[in-house]
Amino acid sequence: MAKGRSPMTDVEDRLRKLRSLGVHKGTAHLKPAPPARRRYPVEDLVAGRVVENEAGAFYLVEETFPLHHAHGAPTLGDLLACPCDVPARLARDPAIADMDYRRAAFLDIETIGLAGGTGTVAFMVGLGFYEDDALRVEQYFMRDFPEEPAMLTALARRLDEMDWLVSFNGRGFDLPILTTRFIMNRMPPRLADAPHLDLLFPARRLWKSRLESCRLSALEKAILGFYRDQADVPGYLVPQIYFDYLRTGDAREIARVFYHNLYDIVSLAALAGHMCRLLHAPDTATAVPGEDLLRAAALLEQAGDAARAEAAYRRAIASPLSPEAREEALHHLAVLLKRQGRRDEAREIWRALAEARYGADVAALVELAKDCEHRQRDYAAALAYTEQALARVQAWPPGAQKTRALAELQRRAERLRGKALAGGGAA
DNA sequence: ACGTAAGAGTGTATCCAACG
DNA sequence: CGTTGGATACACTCTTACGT
Repeated sequence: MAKGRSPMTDVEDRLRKLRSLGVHKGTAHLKPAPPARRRYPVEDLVAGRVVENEAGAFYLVEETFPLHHAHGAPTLGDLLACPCDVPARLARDPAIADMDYRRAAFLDIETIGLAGGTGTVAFMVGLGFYEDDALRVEQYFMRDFPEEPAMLTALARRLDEMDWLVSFNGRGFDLPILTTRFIMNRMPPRLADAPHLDLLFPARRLWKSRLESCRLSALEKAILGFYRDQADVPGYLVPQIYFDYLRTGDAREIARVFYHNLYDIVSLAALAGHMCRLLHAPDTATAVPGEDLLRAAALLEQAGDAARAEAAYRRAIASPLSPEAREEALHHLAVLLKRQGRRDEAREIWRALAEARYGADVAALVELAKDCEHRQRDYAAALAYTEQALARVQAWPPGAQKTRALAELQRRAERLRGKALAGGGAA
């Protein structure tokens, strides 16, 4: 602190500056302009009702969509037609296989910012759930900060009826924020440790390879074929819209946030349906690109669902596919078959891959060499495959990969030459 | 019976995207 | 701003099967 000046002088200086800015009037000058508040209250712009409970009041908006409602290509009933082990594979959480779709909470919140942690408040919570052959969406909205306890109280009551969650990036965003809001309001958090199907991660695995972006808005268009109307707002505008609404009381833009949040929930259900259908019954989904089938197969394979993975690989191979993608599908199918001990079927695929004109499939040649060496003890044939592979790798562009592959193949060739000479010779 | 090596499966570190 | 987990690359361990 400056010499010769008391702390109080310092404070008084600052107060004087603030007074000159009009801050001494408290927040009065920030109060909503009365005319706007009268003309555009949220209650007049978004059909809903004020709900009162022991913690106060908040605004609740409800909407219902029948199961046959089409959201782009999928309908909202698609998900219910899949057995629950499919979302369990998607989420890599076996617990979901025992869950009930009627007790799944589709969750999406709107907040005052992106910074996670304690400072971020969810001013709107969208919650979807299946009920009576419909998808019901409830939107919990606080018209001002003091309404948060009432909003969370009602929300908690509803969440207590739910067993598991479906979200888009909710694991890293929506759920932690909601959990801290409950804690800040001295309420027990809900569903914090519940099984959670976060669609972002399986979506990346399915579409990262062919889509620029895997944001929900991008998937809506590219995968679901759903296009939002003019009422929608981009997510990055949401915090500013809420602050402006708090300041002016003008809820016209808030109406668009309701629309945005509502269709985020509907997209969540539709996307979950599409993804599960893609894994469970790819034949029934319309116009699924071969590449999606290939990625679905790979996902199923990693999830340990060999039967569905095989079906998906075969379906991918039967669809229009780039030569590279077809090669990948065939190779993975062969590995899958080999792992199941179906070596004859696997060998046929590797032969086809090795002979394909476009094929530079070194992996297939290596597999054939392994098969000859270990299964059939035909060292000469194994050596021949290895040398073919060597020739193909020679044509690769220089680099660490090439060096490594060459080294490995040469080791293999050396070993095989030894074995062949040692008398285990070729037929 | 033993040592060796291939193959399969795991673990670690790093990078990146998506959420309003 | 923070949190999450998938992808990637790489090293490592464990199992298996073979040759001696």
